[in-house]
Amino acid sequence: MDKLNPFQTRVLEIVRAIPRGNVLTYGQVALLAGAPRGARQVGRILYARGRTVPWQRVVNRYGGLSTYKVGSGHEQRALLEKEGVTFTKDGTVDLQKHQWRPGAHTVEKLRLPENVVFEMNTKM
DNA sequence: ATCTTGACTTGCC
DNA sequence: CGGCAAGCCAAGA
Repeated sequence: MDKLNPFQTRVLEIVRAIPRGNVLTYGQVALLAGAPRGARQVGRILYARGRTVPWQRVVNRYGGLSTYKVGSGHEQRALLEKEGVTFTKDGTVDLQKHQWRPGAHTVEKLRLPENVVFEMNTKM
């Protein structure tokens, strides 16, 4: 088994906590994992170790699927639609509607930074 | 060690 | 949110 550093473990743990039908952006996962500029790293981690988590629930800042670049865009969209996520005509996810807002219980259980969660929940 | 890449973001048109 | 330049930072060559 290849060893995962704390950040990688944290990222996978957070992605695993995203409920069906919800999504998070790479930047938000990075923020929740404690790395404000780690969005890119999140993408790389999912590319390498994503098989073990619901990787389809992570999209880019605009609700778009960055995975088209590596050929799994179609698959990601199918998986998301299968769990109820709807796409707009421009092929993006409506973040307003599907972005995950972690509840208090999850915040405590995963020890998520409250300030970050607060921003996520107050962002209309 | 240096250079290039890229499942990203933000700032500026 | 379309297009582009500039940050960002770890992995691969």
